[in-house]
Amino acid sequence: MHISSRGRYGTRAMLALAMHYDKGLLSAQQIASRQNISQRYLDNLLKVLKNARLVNSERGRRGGYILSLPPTEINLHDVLSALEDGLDIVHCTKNGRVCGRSGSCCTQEIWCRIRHTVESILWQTSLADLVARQTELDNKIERYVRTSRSADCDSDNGVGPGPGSSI
Amino acid sequence: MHISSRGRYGTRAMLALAMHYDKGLLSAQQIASRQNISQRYLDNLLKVLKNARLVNSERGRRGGYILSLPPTEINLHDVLSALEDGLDIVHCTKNGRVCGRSGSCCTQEIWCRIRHTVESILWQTSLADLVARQTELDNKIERYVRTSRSADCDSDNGVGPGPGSSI
DNA sequence: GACAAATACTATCTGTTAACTAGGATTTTA
DNA sequence: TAAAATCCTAGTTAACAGATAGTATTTGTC
Repeated sequence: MHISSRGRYGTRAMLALAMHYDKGLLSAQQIASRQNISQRYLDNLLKVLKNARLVNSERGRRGGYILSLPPTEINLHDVLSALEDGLDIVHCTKNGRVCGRSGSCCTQEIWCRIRHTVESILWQTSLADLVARQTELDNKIERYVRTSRSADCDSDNGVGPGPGSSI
Repeated sequence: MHISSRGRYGTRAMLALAMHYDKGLLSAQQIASRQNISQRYLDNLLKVLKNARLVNSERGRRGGYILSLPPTEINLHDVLSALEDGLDIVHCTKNGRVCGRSGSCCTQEIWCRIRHTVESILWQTSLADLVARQTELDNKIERYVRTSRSADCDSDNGVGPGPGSSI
């Protein structure tokens, strides 16, 4: 059980777009370099996000991407369910299959409870929330730029992905 | 993002063992037939659960498996982290890799929050809780055996897996 | 002691998916 | 017209989930 790097990269891309929202278009190249994502790979993600109508794009020179709605109006559930094709945490409805055990098996209830809990966190978190938090973090880093930094939780390989890497 | 069938099958196996706890050993065959799991596959899971010291086994005729602790003393986090090799929901620490972005990226905080929330549900749910709930469900079904049943959430294919099936 | 029933062990297979890559076509601006 | 961007359709590779196979070993019962 994990959150795919596809989802994580896509979320970071959306964060970059959210932080740039009032400054207009942002090119895929800029997103990729800001977030350390292979641009080729990012292309695919942006395409998916565009099909899900979460971003708009303009082609040609000076083109780029922009959120289709203000950051307050897009939440992480929107983003992840677009990228992860349904976010089916329980992984049983994928082909419309329903268990004969439905309603008679208590383990199911737990999976559903987990699903609902995760989904509610995602629903409740908007891109604007992320922007606010990121701004806060950036300021903090600027203030304490010379002190050692550590995090209480693990994360992506920030260097990557780059060619050949697989997180 | 989903809960693997490995985790779900293993949990169901543990539930079966928990329901049988005071009656002694339960053979893999019996677990498989009670929970509709391919016995060969179940073998592997039970081996993992045994290595994690969650179950004890006795070989030979009349052998079988039994929980190593009472159902109140085993929670779902124990079970799933044994089966899913660490339960690393964020999927970044797998090879000890830590992101250069740690502490400077707000999306991380969300993944961590989700992780902690899920883990706390799992910690808080013991096998004894599942047994109690399952008993309740069984009684309910017995009472309303003629009425149609429906569930509010989806689940496994109860027929399977069986040979050739892949959920 | 033979047999049956059970776990234990090691290995293999197969299909799917995640993650990433490639090469170009098209559009627009400078 | 050239550069910079998106758009499109694939292809590749490695890992993994899920399942299977065969056999060795242990133990109870007749």
